[in-house]
Amino acid sequence: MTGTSNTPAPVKVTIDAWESLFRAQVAVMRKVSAKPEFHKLSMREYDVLFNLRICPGGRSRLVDLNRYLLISQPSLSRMVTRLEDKGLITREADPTDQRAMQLSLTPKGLAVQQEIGREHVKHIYEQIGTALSEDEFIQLQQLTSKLRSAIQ
Amino acid sequence: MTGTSNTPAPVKVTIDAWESLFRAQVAVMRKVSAKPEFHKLSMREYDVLFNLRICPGGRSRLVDLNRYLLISQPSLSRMVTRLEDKGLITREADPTDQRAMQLSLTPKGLAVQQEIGREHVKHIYEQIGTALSEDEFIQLQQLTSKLRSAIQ
DNA sequence: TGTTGTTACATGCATACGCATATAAATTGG
DNA sequence: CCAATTTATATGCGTATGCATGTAACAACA
Repeated sequence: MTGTSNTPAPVKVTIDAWESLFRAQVAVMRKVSAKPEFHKLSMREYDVLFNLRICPGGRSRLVDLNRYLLISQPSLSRMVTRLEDKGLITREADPTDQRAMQLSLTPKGLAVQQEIGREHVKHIYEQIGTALSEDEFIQLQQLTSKLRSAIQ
Repeated sequence: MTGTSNTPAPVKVTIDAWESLFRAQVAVMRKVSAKPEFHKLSMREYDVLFNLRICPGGRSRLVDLNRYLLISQPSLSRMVTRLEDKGLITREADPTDQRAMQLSLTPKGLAVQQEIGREHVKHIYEQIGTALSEDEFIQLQQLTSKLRSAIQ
């Protein structure tokens, strides 16, 4: 049982862990961003398709989707226009809120996400699959999940 | 002793850990990127100052610095011009290689990095300081260090 | 030593980005 | 039920970005 911390961890230990996590992420992404699956779609665009796919019901409002992304709301708005023009997602009015747009993947968008996703998974696995043992990956998953769920 | 894995971890366990790490990073960065310390300098620009500060000797060639960043070489080249114009870094010819530019922080650049860094550390700590126990942060640091060192 | 290839950095160009703001719909408070 | 506020998305505008390519210096090798 990984008990919730009662006394907060010291600043140094916390920041060292954060910087290490951040640098690991950069190192992996640097490698993977050069792979051919990101020639048709940028990583940011793929991330939008990915998040749309895993969101409950496969639909999301623009603002809700934006919460899982680092780009600004206006940038996402225009990216959605581009992805719509490419036939990958649809943008339809939300019946319960006339301001909102419900975004969802088209069949083509789902296919593209899955195709890129397969390649991406392959390349991530090539990069880090032997870096840690199975138990260590499970630990890493648990620690980062716990970290994430503590945000806000 | 955290033994180096002899048999690679299964794909699912590896990818689950990676996605969890990635999402945790996004969640933290989303919160922190809105903080006022990034009004004077963007996060990407701060990251350049940070990496210049911690690199051995406080000097680095542009290409070497670029290895620790997600932006492209041309983008870094222009960002360096802007940071030079702001008086934060210097760009001088490498005596051992006429093609290369040695980058280093000016005293002002160091001061700006440290000032932003202090605020940044404070806000990261506010976001995640109580998310994990001290032991868990140490584990997280060790796992992500190991992950990073395995890239390549 | 000259040719061929590679490496380091810079630049032209089209595009994506963020910030500020506009618009329009929902919510809140009197 | 109307005015003020908040929320959801879009757009104008200046700037940063990536890709392709240019230039110049180094390296390798005949």
